[in-house]
Amino acid sequence: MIITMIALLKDNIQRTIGLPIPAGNCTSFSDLLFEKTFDKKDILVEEGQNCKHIYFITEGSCYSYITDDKGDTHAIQFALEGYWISDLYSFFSGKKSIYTVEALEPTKALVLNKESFQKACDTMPIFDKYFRVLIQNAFVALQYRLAKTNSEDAEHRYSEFSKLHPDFVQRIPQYLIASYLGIKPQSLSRIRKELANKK
Amino acid sequence: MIITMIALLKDNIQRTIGLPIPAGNCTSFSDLLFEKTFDKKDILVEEGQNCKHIYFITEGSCYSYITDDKGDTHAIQFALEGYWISDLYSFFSGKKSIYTVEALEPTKALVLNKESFQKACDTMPIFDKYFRVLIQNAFVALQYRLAKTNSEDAEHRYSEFSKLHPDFVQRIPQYLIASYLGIKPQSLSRIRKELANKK
DNA sequence: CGGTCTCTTGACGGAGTTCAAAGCTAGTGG
DNA sequence: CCACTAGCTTTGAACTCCGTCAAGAGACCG
Repeated sequence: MIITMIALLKDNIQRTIGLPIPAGNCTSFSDLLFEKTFDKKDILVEEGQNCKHIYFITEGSCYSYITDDKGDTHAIQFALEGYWISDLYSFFSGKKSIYTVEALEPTKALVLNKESFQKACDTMPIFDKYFRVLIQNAFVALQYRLAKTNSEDAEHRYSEFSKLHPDFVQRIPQYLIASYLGIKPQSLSRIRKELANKK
Repeated sequence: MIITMIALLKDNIQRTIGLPIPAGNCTSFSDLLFEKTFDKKDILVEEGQNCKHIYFITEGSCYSYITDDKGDTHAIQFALEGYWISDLYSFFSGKKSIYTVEALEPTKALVLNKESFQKACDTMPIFDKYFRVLIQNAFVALQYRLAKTNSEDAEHRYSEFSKLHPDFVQRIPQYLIASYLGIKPQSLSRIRKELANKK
């Protein structure tokens, strides 16, 4: 089982950095990573705890959210198969998590702890590069998302989101997509109705 | 002149990664970087062009913005002395810039082009690490900023901003701070009035 | 000074929220 | 296999925060 999961990760590495993985690097993964299974609603990262792992989703889906003073939650990131998810703030800084990561479906993930992450970066230059590119891409995408949040209305943001992530729209409940877009479920419902009428 | 500018960068590197710079690494910087001076309103990065440089501000200040369909601009990032600024989307991907970077004051910057950036990363492990940490921190901060944008009203966002960046509030025009926070100058003016009354 | 850019203030309008209720759907247990 | 429940989505009506339009005050620079 874990073999096919690692194959998915390797495939992801190759496509991300655009280079085949040298043969020598292949074996070491199974020593550094372990496999974990979650039920729907299981918590992968808990707010207030130190987050010591990052998760590569191989089956199912998860999302991260922040909880505000009123107790309301706000979706930050979704992760389907082939995505990494965690609280990188806590993971990198060693401070308490400010986000929660929760499974949306029965989920399988490859888990990498801090030490293994460090070791993977130190011993496999390809992995080091892979992770750097991932963060760079994530930063660039996030900056763009924020730019759009500040410059476009909810209808445009949803249109762009559903064009960019049709798979998310299919699998993720609408009230979470609303939260991700910074609006209420009622508003998204009306927006969808509006868009359906236009066509 | 460039000596003291590089000293500022070195100081920044040390504080970022929390390690002193090995003596051997010090000399190579002057070969890779060059100094450039900008007047107020000069353009460092132009939307639609390929962005081939990143800028380390040593004097003055700059900001980046995006221009929407209506021609309105939206501030993305501010950079005072000791900050890097550029269009990293364009710089990393090689595609046309989607942001503009403009000087807010007479500004001096150290300029690093793509080749020199690559060379700096390849030959100076300390610089490689420095830049990785910078991007990680930037990602984490941006994710938090977006979370706050989606969960708090304009008044709270401005309060937090002015607490976190009192230097920005002092030196950057109010209408740009409003834009950065995703609101109109008129609204920020009213918010400031409101906050002043509360005290 | 005179012009342009920035900030403030007022009145009105609109996108999205809140509150409430009803319909829908999927999962659970009898 | 159907019935029941809990959670999700939809819809309506009133409200609120922020945007828009407009005008004036203040600041900065040639």
